[in-house]
Amino acid sequence: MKSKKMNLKDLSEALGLSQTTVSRALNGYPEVRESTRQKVLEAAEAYDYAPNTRAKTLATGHSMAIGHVLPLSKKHEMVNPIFADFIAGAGEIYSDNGYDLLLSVVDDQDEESSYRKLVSRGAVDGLIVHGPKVRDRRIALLQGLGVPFVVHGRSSDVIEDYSWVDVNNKRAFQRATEFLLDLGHRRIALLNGLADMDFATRRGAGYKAALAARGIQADQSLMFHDEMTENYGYEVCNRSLAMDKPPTAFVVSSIIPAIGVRRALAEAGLQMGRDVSVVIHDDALSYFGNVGEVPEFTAVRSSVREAGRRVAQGLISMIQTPGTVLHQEMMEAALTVGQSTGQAPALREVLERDD
Amino acid sequence: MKSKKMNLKDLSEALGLSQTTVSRALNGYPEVRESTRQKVLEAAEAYDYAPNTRAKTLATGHSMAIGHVLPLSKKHEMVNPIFADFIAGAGEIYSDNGYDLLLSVVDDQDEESSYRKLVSRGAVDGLIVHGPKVRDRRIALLQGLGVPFVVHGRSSDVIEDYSWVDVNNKRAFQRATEFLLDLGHRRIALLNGLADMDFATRRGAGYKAALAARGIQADQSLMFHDEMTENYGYEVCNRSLAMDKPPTAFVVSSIIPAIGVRRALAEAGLQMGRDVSVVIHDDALSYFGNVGEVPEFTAVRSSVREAGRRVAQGLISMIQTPGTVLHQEMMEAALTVGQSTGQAPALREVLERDD
DNA sequence: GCAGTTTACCAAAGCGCTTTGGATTTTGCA
DNA sequence: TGCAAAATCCAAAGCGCTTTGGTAAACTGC
Repeated sequence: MKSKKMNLKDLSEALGLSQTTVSRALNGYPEVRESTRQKVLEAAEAYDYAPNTRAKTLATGHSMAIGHVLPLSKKHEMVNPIFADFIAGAGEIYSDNGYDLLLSVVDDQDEESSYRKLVSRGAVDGLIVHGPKVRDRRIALLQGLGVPFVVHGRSSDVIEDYSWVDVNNKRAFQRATEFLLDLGHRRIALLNGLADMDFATRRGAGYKAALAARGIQADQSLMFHDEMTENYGYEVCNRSLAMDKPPTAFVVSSIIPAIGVRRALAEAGLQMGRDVSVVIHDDALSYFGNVGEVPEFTAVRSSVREAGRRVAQGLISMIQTPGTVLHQEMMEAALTVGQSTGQAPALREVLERDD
Repeated sequence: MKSKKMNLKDLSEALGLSQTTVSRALNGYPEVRESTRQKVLEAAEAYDYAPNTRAKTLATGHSMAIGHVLPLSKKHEMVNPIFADFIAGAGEIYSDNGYDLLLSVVDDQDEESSYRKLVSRGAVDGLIVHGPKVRDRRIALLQGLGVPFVVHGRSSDVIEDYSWVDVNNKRAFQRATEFLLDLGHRRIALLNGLADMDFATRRGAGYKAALAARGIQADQSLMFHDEMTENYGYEVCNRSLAMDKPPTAFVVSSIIPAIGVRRALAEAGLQMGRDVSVVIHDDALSYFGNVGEVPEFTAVRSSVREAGRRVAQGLISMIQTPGTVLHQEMMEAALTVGQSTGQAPALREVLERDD
């Protein structure tokens, strides 16, 4: 093992150079001879030296860290399953650019003060806002704090102009619903996320727009809002099937509740894709590969990992570009046809009668 | 908005006190009058002052951050679904104790150098090791670096004594297997994790031990290793059912592949719990609540979120206790009977004949 | 062979905090 | 009332780095 932990002073003394020169050699400044730089780099390698992050960030004024706040409510207790994939995507970009990822897990009541503290402590150079709600107050807060930030998603009814990366949720759900309508479905249930989440609003709007375009009035009893657990899908599906006029199709906001829907259908002896159709929004979670030539679920698909990458990239360029440029990026979701959809039973009957 | 960002100097000048006194007042030292402390705290609140983290950590020598390294291989590309819940648990503890969580997403080839750099950069006071493999080299590495760390899991064939928090995987899988044997199952498949993961080895050992105790030779063709995706469960189940003598039961290492198993069984027209039995290891993921009086799956259950809490707590006490105490903690998994298990078909036949 | 550049290096200030070692004031008690 | 002890407060050094404002040596071109 190499003796004890080295600092710049030790290293420069060992090399017989000044701290200035060593620092410059390591940071790639031009005013140092190439042969000297080589020597410095070799010595740094040999002594396993890396500049102390805390000292470096103090001296430069940049923390070289991006903050993510993960709020956990005591009630719901749920960790959003897309979080890990998103973080993985963002983290790749951070690594490539020399940024650290600072994750703050807080009680959701303390979320605002948590952002505030992160900034006044100077712990981060920028922030990511997860899961924006309608009229999300965090946007005004962060803008007031004057810290660069990018929202994963958008927030309706917010006047300020801010940076975001979002999926075109409205369009995706409109297409998903249209697709089912084209197959003859008329009673289509929507299993949405929590009602105060902004993405849920947009998805609901897309769903309603598709129905309206065919002159169909959205049925409130077919629109559900909750946290997207497997059990949510299971229970809502069971309840729906018990209705006088059960839906023939489901649009489901995530693959997780869709799995619950599949479970409920199977228990009811119904075949997905034949008796009941299901279209999901697929975040392309790494452990639920809804892939293949004909994937299990018909889906509007958009990789949340890719979203993480883009959010991170957007934030970093905002931080590094002095002029305050906004980064706004819309991702479109691809509609892929899988096994979970088919003609509405009623329509099929009609068509079969013609045969 | 309160003017510009304050520092200790500004605050102390505004108060007409020295930086020393203000610092002491904020940090709860006794050598400051109580009335003075109140004034300082109020002013800090009013000016929205929080000591600069980077300066503070530089001065104290403690980074007040814990490092987590999330390796992502280009091949697998999978983010372990338990990661988010684990992080959430650990994060709670960090927040309570004033630590930040530093997450480093790295290509798995760079993992070791990533640990090394995190330490030599002085970016963290301690580290968590995720997903230990058999003979995991990271343990010796971190021990060599002399940094406090706790492993989530253990690593076999490692000589060094190190800190860990683990589930009694062997016992859990032994019990799961015994439970199935008691129900008359004799051909029991094991859907394990990747073969080089230490937990997989232990789970395999528990499974084999249970079989051996009944004089049954483990059948290699019934033991599977892979990343625990939904699709893995689906495909292995399909393959198993196509065997000459298909298994009557499955022990599955996670709820995710178990969902794939369920899918395959449903497609084959088999009823889980009657035709085929399934016991899972349930990490108690927040979005897959395998709960209720009679949960969907019979399971050996152990909350990974709780594991996160304990790992974090263990590491923090190691850091704060000068004497190098090891933190070793074993968690037992509870066996809960759900709907996914029942008597082996053969046994049931015999018993029904007796009626 | 010399003034003017360039090149290659360095000493020291400063980032914002904690903490050591004193200085000054209050208090306690004979 | 007087004096040691306790209670408060402060100036300045340092944490390990970057960066400003140099200086000395090596090149230019004429």
